[in-house]
Amino acid sequence: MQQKHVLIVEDEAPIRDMIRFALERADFSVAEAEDAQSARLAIADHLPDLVLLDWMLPGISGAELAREWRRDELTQSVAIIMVTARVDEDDRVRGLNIGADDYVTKPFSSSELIARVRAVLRRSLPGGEDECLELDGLSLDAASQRVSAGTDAVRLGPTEYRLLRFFMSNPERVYSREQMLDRVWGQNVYVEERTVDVHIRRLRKALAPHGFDKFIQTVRGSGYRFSSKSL
Amino acid sequence: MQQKHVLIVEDEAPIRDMIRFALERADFSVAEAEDAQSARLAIADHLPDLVLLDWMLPGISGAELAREWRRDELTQSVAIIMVTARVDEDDRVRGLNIGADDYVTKPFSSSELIARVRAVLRRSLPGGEDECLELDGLSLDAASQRVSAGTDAVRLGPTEYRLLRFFMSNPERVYSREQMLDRVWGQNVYVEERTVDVHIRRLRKALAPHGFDKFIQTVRGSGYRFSSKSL
DNA sequence: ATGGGCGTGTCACATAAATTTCATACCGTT
DNA sequence: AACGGTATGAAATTTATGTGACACGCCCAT
Repeated sequence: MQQKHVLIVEDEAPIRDMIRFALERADFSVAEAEDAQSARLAIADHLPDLVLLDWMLPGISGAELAREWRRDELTQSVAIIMVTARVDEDDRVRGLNIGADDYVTKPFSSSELIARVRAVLRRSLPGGEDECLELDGLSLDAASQRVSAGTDAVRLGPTEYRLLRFFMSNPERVYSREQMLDRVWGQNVYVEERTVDVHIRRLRKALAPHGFDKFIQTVRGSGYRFSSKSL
Repeated sequence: MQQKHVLIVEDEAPIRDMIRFALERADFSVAEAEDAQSARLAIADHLPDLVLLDWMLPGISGAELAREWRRDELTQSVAIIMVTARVDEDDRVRGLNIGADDYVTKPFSSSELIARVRAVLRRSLPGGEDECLELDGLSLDAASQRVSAGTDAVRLGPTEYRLLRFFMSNPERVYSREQMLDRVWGQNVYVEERTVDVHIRRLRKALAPHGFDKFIQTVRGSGYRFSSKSL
């Protein structure tokens, strides 16, 4: 599960911090902007999956920004949650026309915010791509989460599966244990680097009956590499 | 693809108009009703594919109406999206667990509404009406809502039936508990994820006498998968 | 109304599986 | 041979799932 990126556009720093804290604790990656101009820069720098957009901004209003993004091919599929101070008839009517995916009215609890962010992201997800990786008879199907070596099924634990998927997505390249922990285990997890060795071993063991353990190569002093070519 | 028919049940005329406009622009055919009585007439006149049902109606509540339709053989397969006015009301409505397929909270954008209508219709589409699924002797007949294992009938509760129907429509693919709640229970329903486990168990139990419980496979750390292949 | 049957969701506990850590053996390099 | 890095088996711990029981609300029959 890939970490989702959220952009907060909000001029009041304390509120921004509160939101950032809540989002990061819920394992989202976060960017901030305090006005329309910096929001444009932020969105150009790294396209977010979702924007939390304050209705009242200095200068250009959040509504304007939302409309602007909805018109642009690149940004029109980015989910938008409007953050409004009060809910009155005006806002509501306008909101209907802007194309925001949801609304949050201040004051709001962080749990409510997270719930809405999750709900919107879940909705907007196309449904997941069916990636299917294959190399020399070793194949991995993401939809069914199955791995097979030739005709035989390979039994893997969750971590070994993710590890193999990572390898097959990034072959012919050496990764350090630290990098692998980041990308396979997750960014804010603390485990011993040696743990990687153990999972490498288990993965090799599962692949060994079919000879595919050769694909997982030890690069002494650096880490591991997945490759069909021999050393 | 044939044009889908949507019935709007909503007492406030401006909102009704807004919804109608959005739906017609998205190429749906639309009927309207402003109260429970006219809704019954409209549904008798032309069975819709989906109903947008306001929670607050003069007289009988939307919930009552939904339950009524869910009980009736003729209307039970019509998709229902509940429309609620406020967040607090929203919570209550979801807590009641009406058999709605989704919930929308006002205010909502027209694009969100359309997206949800499409999503719900897409989901109920598979097979349409009299669909008949079969796999290795396990068969499910949507018209009669009946399941049989070989020659013997299998007795299932409503939820287990929908669960099995979902599985048989989407075999060889892993679904998380969250996804299953979305697609079998309805979107935005407040139910514990572990509830899925319980229904999985009930379904397995019902299928076990015939050995078909093997088809429902646990994918540890991810969810479940329906498959005739082993492991 | 009233009471029982049914379906459902939730909980607590049992069971199973996976992950991490650790101790030790192994290997390659210098 | 000594060193530092890696492989491996197994125990300990943590986490996920299976399972039975129960409470609640709805519906139907009395």
